[in-house]
Amino acid sequence: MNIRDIALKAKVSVATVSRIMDPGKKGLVSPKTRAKVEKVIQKYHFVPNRSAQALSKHSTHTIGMVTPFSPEIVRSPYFEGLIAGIIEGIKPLSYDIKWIMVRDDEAGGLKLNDLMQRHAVDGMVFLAWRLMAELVKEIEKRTHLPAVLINDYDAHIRSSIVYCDNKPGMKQICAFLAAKNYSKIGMLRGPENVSPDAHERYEAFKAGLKQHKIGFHEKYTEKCERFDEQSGFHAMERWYERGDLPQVIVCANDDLAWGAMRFLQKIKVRIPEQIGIVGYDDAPRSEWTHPQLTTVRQPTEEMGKAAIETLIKLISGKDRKPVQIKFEPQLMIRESA
Amino acid sequence: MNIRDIALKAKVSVATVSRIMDPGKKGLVSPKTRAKVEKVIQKYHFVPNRSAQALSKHSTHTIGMVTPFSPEIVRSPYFEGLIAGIIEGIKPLSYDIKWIMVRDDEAGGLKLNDLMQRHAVDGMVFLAWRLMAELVKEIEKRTHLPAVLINDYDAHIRSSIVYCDNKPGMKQICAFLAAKNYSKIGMLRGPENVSPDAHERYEAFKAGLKQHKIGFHEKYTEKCERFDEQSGFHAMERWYERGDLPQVIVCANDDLAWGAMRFLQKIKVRIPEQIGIVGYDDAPRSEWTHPQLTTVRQPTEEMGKAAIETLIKLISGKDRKPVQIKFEPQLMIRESA
DNA sequence: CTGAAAGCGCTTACAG
DNA sequence: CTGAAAGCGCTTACAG
Repeated sequence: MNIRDIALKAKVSVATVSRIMDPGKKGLVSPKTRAKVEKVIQKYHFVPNRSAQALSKHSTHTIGMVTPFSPEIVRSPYFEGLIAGIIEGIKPLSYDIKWIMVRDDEAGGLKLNDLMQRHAVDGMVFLAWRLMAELVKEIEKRTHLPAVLINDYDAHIRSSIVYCDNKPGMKQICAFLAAKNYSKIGMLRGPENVSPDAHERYEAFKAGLKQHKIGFHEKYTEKCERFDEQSGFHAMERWYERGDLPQVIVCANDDLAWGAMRFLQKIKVRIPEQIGIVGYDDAPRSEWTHPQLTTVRQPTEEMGKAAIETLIKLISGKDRKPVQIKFEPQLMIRESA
Repeated sequence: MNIRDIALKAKVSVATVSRIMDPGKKGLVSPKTRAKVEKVIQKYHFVPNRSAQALSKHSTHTIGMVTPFSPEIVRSPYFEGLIAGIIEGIKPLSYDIKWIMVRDDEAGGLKLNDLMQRHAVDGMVFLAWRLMAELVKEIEKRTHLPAVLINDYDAHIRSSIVYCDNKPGMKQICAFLAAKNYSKIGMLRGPENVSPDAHERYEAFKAGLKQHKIGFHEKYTEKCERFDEQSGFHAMERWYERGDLPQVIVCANDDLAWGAMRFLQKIKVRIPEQIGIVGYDDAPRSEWTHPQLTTVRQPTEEMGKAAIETLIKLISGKDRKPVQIKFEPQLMIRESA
């Protein structure tokens, strides 16, 4: 059953049927004709072929959600929030969403434009895009492409991006810890070489201590290879073995904090009595750990939603220039420090 | 840049270019011609237009992951596992995956076939499909459609489905509790009217008690409206107020167990000393709650993967008849009982 | 092994 | 307000 069959049954031209199917062409068909044709459409449950529409309209009405190709993505509470926001944002639109997963080995050779063509999408949101930096680098050169990044902002980025500012978050943490009279404050650092967020949080941490006249010592610091729980666990283990433990440890994200807590609990160190722990992200699990994690909330849902809205504007041509949207983080005081 | 441009530059026909782009047509073009054309393809970074391909091949090479339209979906650890498995399963194939979210209000009127057309997919996996029962009912009548359900199996289902058998799981729980000499065993029940899984777990619970000659009392039972944490919390609250608390509570899923634990902890009831708690699902968080949750593991990742593999076989016509795959659950003994 | 041509199912100027 | 026709960019019998 295609548009021609409907036209035949309704005794009109395909052009007329096409106009009736297009909600943007309300006034173009007489009510009488419309009624007649709609009856036929109903009767046969006619649904226009999307591929044909896409081919002739040069638009697929589909957007791509681009992530690294890894099942772990979906395991991360950080993405959970982002994706929930994306779903929320797509709701009022009638766009479809295609999940495009980019493998490490292909990220190098791909061009942004190819990716869009290959997967037939009108635009793309990038999650964890620093892991496919090769690919995304191009966004800088073709800022007119409908693509928006999420987080991992740095000052050089000129493309569209939605992110949460790290500085105020770390500032709030330091103020809070200073008020609690901690004097030996350490940090479990993230992968600063690959993640600007990790880098920025570290810098903001140092700045925060300084502001409150608390001494910074590199020995009260330990680096993690990645942003996951396991890295946190092992880093904490290394740190414990070499000694130099501070009174409280600010972790570059919640996953690291959980790993660290797990190690400390394993060796019977009490939190926060013996060592305080602070996280960053406010992933859902943070309310469930024991003790509950004091952390900084990034409004991931709002961010995901904003990313979609920005993207749609870019696609529809309402925004021609890149759009950058900054969100503010918020300290969530709970039990772990 | 389209196939005609490439043909022109390479001085061959579009048919030849098309054959070269199709990996399934290896031998059809002479190595010489192939080399010549591939050079041009490389040079211009030619990527064929997917919509055009879909239109002429009658296949989009895309599958739909159908879920209820709710951001909470992505918040559920149960889906986390399923989706991770789907990602894993899609990896070796080159299919794209489209996330199709069905709103409550549209689920009624939709036909399965419409859904496929409307979103331009070759097949569909259904998650939480009991929430769109109206829609999925049709699968029964058109078992030839490439669609596979996940979980919520019941004996009447004749369509393709991948599920985890509830009986052995509940059986293991009961045997374990009997061995621990619990005599007053209760259950926090799921929404049995809408979820066959909830229903089956309840029935298996009763059967399990009987097998171990432990008395069943309906008063040691409380029903939840939904399968989420909040329902568990409130049901536990109701239960507590009316009294009749058993020594240990088997919950219809982990989310309910978390809700129940949260309420009990709020009122300072110690787990498992005063009341034991058992969950069902082994969602990741179960290792993180305090105490860690004793629960039953459903191999969600394997299930998601199997669903995709089944679907692909259905699409390619390798399986003509519906395929039903059953997985076995496994008791995970931890601290909460 | 290669090419000319029809066809996939739509949309959209253009003419009336 | 309606229709005839060209065009979107591919694939695939068919013929050679």
